[in-house]
Amino acid sequence: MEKDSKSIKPIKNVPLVEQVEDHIMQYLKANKFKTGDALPKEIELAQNLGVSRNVAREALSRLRMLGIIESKKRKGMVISEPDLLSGVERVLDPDFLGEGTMQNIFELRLVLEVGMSDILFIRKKSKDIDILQDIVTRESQDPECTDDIKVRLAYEIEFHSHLYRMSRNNTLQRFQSMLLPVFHYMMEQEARLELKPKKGSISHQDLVDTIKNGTPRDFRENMREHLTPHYQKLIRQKS
Amino acid sequence: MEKDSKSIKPIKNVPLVEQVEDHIMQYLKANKFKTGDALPKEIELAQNLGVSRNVAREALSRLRMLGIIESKKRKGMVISEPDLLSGVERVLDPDFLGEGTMQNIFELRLVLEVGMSDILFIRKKSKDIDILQDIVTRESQDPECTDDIKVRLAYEIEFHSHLYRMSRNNTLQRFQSMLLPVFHYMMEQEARLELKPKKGSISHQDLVDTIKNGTPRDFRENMREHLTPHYQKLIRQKS
DNA sequence: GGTATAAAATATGTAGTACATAATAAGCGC
DNA sequence: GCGCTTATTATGTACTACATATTTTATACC
Repeated sequence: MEKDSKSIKPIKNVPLVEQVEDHIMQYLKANKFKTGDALPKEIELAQNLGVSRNVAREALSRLRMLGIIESKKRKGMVISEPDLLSGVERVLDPDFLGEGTMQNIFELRLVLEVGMSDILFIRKKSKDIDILQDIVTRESQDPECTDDIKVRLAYEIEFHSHLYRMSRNNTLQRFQSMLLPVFHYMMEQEARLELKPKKGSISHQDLVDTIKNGTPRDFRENMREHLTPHYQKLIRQKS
Repeated sequence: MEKDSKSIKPIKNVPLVEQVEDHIMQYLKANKFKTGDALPKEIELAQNLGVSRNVAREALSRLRMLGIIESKKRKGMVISEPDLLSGVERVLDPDFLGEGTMQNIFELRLVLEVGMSDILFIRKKSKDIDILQDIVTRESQDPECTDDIKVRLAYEIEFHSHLYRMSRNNTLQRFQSMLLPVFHYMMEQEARLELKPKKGSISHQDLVDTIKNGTPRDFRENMREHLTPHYQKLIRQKS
């Protein structure tokens, strides 16, 4: 049952930590570890893998960051239940993402918001619509909104953020919160290029009305229309 | 390290590695490190942070996993350009994701495929359509396709995978490849519950025709229709 | 003087030891 | 049995030493 890690595999091109990391994952999967199960102590892991405790700890630290394992002082380590993005969002920062990735993420946002229409209609509650309406009302009554681009951006983000929240999909929400800074950056860049508000023909108020009385299909197409300025940017880039 | 009894450190329940990790990130951001810039040697980092080299290395190892830094033997460490999901996909495995997260991911897939229509139309090339057509043709001529659910699933995945590839959005593609195992799992589960193929009224061939001759809007709505069986599952779950 | 080769220097990679910390279990006086 | 102290145990942190790879410098030789 226990595997023999003595077998030679001196493929040293990949860092040892990475190998250990993979080995541990493989070990966990092979033995069908489930949430709550206790892992061997790191000393044993290290010895069985033929590496120093230091290296084993580095690998385990990575798994810990990803939320795959948790460790307590005397109890040892147990399998945990991460959600997709836990651990990553803390560290992943737009400052370190390349231009291309930023672009990808921006597109991803467009895809998500157009695509999530049905989910929104399945999960929407009357309170959500009230909240959206409140945002839109405040936005329309705010005198700064036409002047200060920052203010306008804030409303924009607040509105769209609540849409993600309405999805009741935690992964989706966290993803959006990760993307927010990137979104910010791209929007500001766009805004700098073309000073005109350049709003689509569909306003936030229209979107609220649609989600209130319309169909998922209506909302999807209206959202697409609302995002038209951004899409046009993509089309321009193509050529 | 000597302990300072005069200052009552507020709750230290955050592991040191995590603190160091955050500190390093903060340091990099504050000093506006750009891709290719060299980091201080880990000894210095450790000393400046007042921690052992070991801890510093663990933190750096995490950043390395995320693709934020790279290190070479004598040259030291330099800032690298990660894309959103690098490093994560290697380790994150559906075996360790909770039922709820799996559900979230499955929904995410529905959202993405409905939402990516416009991107597809912007980026599509005639060769892509040929490829899709080829898949569909093979699928329709395969006698096993009606019997073996595995075979049908393979075609399903092949077809939808190419859609992601057509987006030419690397982040999106890698995301999909991450999601693939989950997708597999959920599909099999669905298939087990209801033995009937339960296909939507829109076939893969219809989708190909639409992407060839239709509009983004058409494709969007057809894809939505194609995915109807899955959406109905969501609606059932709501009640 | 120029090229080739050897040696030194340097930062990361790996190993090993020692001790601190926290949480649990065991022991013990009563 | 209760309440206390004391061991025990696995993770957390620190420190040291050496390996490895790569650049720089030095040296030898023609």
